[in-house]
Amino acid sequence: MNEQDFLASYNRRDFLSPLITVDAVLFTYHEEQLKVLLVKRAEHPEKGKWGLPGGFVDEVQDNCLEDTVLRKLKEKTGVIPPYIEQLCSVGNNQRDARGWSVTVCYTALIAHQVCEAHIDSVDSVIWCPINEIAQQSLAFDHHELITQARERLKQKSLYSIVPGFALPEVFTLPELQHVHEILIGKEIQKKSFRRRIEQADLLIDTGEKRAERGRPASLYRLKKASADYRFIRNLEF
Amino acid sequence: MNEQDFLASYNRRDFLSPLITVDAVLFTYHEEQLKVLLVKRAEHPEKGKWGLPGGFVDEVQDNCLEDTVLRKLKEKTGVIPPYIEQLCSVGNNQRDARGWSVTVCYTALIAHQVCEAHIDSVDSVIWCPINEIAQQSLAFDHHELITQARERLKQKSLYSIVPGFALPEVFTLPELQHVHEILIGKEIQKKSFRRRIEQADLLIDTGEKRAERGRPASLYRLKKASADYRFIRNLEF
DNA sequence: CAAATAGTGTCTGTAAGACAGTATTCC
DNA sequence: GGAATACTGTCTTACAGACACTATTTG
Repeated sequence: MNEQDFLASYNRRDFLSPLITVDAVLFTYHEEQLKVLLVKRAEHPEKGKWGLPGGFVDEVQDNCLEDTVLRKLKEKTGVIPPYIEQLCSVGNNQRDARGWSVTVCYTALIAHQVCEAHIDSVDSVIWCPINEIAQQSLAFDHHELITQARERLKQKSLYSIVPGFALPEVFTLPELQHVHEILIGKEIQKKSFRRRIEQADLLIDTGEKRAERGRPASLYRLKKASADYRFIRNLEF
Repeated sequence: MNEQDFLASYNRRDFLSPLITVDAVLFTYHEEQLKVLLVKRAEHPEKGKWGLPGGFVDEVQDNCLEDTVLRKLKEKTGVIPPYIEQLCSVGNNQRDARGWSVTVCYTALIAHQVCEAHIDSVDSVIWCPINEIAQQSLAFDHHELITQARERLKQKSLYSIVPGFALPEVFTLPELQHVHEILIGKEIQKKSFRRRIEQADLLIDTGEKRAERGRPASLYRLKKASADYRFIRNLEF
């Protein structure tokens, strides 16, 4: 049999394949906290529980896995996040009552402001502070996925400024530093932090300043390249 | 409908799900080169081409995705590699002629010696030098997977000694350095390399030495913890 | 002895840690 | 002026790069 005949006679429905879904751990920074997007499950299984946004590949709409996860996130937040990265895939026979199932999980970051209006108008979507996640009962193995995503983001905060994508488009250096501090779980010397960022030339100074209390802080914007920049020397933790 | 009824009436065969496979990029170091394990495809599609070892989840035998990939690697090499790590998942409608397909790809490392006998007795399995991969025609998107795996391993060589798992159980420091140099694509100062490894306390000195030409080199073994150790400061590249 | 390879001593350069100091706002 | 916050100066420390030097083997 040649390949053409093989393909003509091949029918995917003849084979039992694991379920495959896509999930996202979407982080934002708001009210001085890291928060994760949770969605109330409208359908079985785990109906009524909170869980990560995600779902099945739509073979017509989606050209690749990232299309699927971005489509799902857009449905929930109204917008496409500016940073997304594949985290890992988890597949086994226990995680879903329907049987052997695989999820491809992504980590994404977004500014709270840009999806605020949309999320407030949808009562099945919330931003859950990362510190309160542990008390939540979540669907499937979504606790573990969030833990892994957070751990990866912590690592990134040691050698990149990727966490900046969780901030509003325009932000101050102390805000950026604070996101990193939350992730690392300890304070960073502000001098060290500023030096790194200045030398790497990762931010655009808007020229504006913003004051809440005390001296006003300069406002910055992330350069495009900042998603990919890696410091050769890590912060300690 | 409650969850129990839902599950009782649920049948995975009612839904069309993407094909899902698992692949591995298995590296070793031999004859002063990095090599990748390739397998000649015995079945359609892409029958007769070389490709990465991998295949479908066996829902009975495999408890998780890693079980699947380790089972496949064991079939091809006769042994379980001492280092394995999930690389990424790739899913789209173009990579496999059978339709929308997802692969979960792993990077693994093994000592050449431990699978030598087994592989030499199987004519459909070869170690292909990494420099000759580009000239090979490979199945599916396996070229890209190998490129990504190599890139990841290069990054690891800057801040870990994970590449050491591609060496024999007992090896010399110049050998370990050479693997890193191949991956990074440039020479490393031997003083720097030795200092890092000594300070991190990652190796066990066997007390033995081995000479080929010149002064004999001390022989070392990797400590268990060396798979997870990360230097806080990277080598330059 | 020379050639070859393993391994060390030591200087320089760079960037992070520590922390005290100054600057700019509001009241 | 004082409180609060932003930002800087500068010393110390850790560690990678560079490279010349010594050590141990074979022939």
